[in-house]
Amino acid sequence: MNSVRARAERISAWLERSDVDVVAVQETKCRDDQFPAEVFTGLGYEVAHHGLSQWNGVAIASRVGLEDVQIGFPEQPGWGEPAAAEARAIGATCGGVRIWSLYVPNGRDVEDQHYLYKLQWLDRLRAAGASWLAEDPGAQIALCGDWNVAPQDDDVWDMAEFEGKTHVTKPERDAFQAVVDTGFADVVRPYAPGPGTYTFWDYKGLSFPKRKGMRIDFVLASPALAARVGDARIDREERKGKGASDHAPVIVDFG
DNA sequence: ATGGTCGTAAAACGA
Repeated sequence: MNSVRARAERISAWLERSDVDVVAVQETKCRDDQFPAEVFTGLGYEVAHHGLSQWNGVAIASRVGLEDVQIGFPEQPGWGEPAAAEARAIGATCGGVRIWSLYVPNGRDVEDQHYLYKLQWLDRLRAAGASWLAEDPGAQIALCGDWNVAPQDDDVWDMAEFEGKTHVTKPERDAFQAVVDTGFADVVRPYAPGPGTYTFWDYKGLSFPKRKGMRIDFVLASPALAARVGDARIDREERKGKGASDHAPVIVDFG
């Protein structure tokens, strides 16, 4: 969302009209002591946030219960010197569904160490997901968030513009697909097919009005949860107007 | 035009 504090009023308005039970947000850009919980609690949501600095930051808000909050996933890789886990993952059980709010590292550049960090992060997430399903094949798990990967060519406005860039490389796409192959399905794409269907538009260069977007935000659902999906959509309208995030909300109806 | 737009935090840095 690129700052929860800068977008407090838009978030409130969106929650009021969207009528969602659970919301997973990424890039709150604040520490826990700076987090404006009242944006969510004021509308009847419980909320759990994990933020360590002005970077990253993830949260889950729910009005159907919020239990067993977990900061980070097992074996989540760290960043920096010395390597430390960043505020990129938070899990909670809401109405019987295990929700994960995930902010996959950007990768920055294919030559950057951050790119290797991104690939390792995705691989460790895959391993964690596989272990959860091995433990309980009937588990209802939703892996929600900014994956910073455009899995298909149609998920960017022009592949030629992404020559040699992150988000579309084979290793990134393979790492994303490995999570899918573990049993987590993209439950939105069937209801919001491409081409030209995106979840993110850069602030720079009037990319939104020019329809130069990327589909990089996904809800991946375990088999038991995917079976419940009745509808899904990308709320492109929320990208419009003053003070919009550069990402649009992705909404799934689990019946 | 080696930028372009944001947010954080107070100069760059990250996206």
